Amino acid sequence: MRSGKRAAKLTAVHPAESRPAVDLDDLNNRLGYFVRRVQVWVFQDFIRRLSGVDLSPAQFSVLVVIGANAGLSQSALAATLGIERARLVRLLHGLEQRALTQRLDDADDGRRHALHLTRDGRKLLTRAKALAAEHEAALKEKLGPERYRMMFEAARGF
Amino acid sequence: MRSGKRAAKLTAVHPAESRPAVDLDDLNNRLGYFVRRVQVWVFQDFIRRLSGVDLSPAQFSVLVVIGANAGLSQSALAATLGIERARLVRLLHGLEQRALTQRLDDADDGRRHALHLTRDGRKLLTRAKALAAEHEAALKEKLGPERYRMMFEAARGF
DNA sequence: TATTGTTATACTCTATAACTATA
DNA sequence: TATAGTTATAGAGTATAACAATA
Repeated sequence: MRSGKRAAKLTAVHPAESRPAVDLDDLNNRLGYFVRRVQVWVFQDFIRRLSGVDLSPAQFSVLVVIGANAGLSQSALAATLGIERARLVRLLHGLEQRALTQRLDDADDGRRHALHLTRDGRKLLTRAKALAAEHEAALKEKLGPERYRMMFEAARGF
Repeated sequence: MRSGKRAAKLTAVHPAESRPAVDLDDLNNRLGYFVRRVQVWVFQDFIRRLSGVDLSPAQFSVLVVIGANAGLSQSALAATLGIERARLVRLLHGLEQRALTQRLDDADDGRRHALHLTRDGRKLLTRAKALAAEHEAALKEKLGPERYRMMFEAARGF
């Protein structure tokens, strides 16, 4: 029912009985507080659902971006995802030890590494993307379709 | 201009010139990815703005909730904020060393500590709340009022 | 038996600074 | 001199498990 009318006021996501009767005071007026709560739920659900492929949200995002941008540099990857270059080094080291990614020498610039997925990396990423889609569906169900759509429209592209 | 018409499609939050030309692929369809990016921005801005009172987002939320619920237990506080009880111990230890909070014996239950703010704690919290309000205004400006309102309506109560 | 607060451990994330090699 | 990758460090956050005191 794609309504043209204003949707009914949204209520709390968590059932009342699981919420302690404690006054949040100013936190009720802090968007960041609720964004943080959503993000914590997202990470917990994501990590649980991707435990079979043993990928953290950060590792998943790294594989996705390398998969769609073969040959990009670590600096470009770090800047894209907002990860510190220093942290990316260890993260890639872990993925490389599992033979999911490769660091090849860049032909044009001797300082750079050209990042690629291995055959195993591509296969694992395919499985991981399917699990990530299940997580996305769970998030949509948790929020409800109206709230999910609204939050996505507001957050997309940030 | 409170429009009854559907708002124009929202565009990316960050200026184009600061965004690397890298394909995010599936991440464009993961709400959690963008929620995470918003949350990282929120934490960075919050920490910077509250550096004068030296309070992290977690410490601020603890002070706010104790301030509005004097005498509550550590378990209730931890459950309310979604913080591990074990972590709350160290967090409160730090606040207590700065003479911002107190752990008093609970009259009814010998296991519990009744949490209170000290006089200094209340004074610091007043300053911190003013800074947090400035942070909130900055977030609203960063998102734009329409996007801010939409995200808040979707996330509130989570 | 269950709950509250506590200690301890391990791992991840974040933020820095400094180093090297290349440009 | 600036950039790319690396190493190292310190402080937070997260997730557990186990324990003593109390209910």
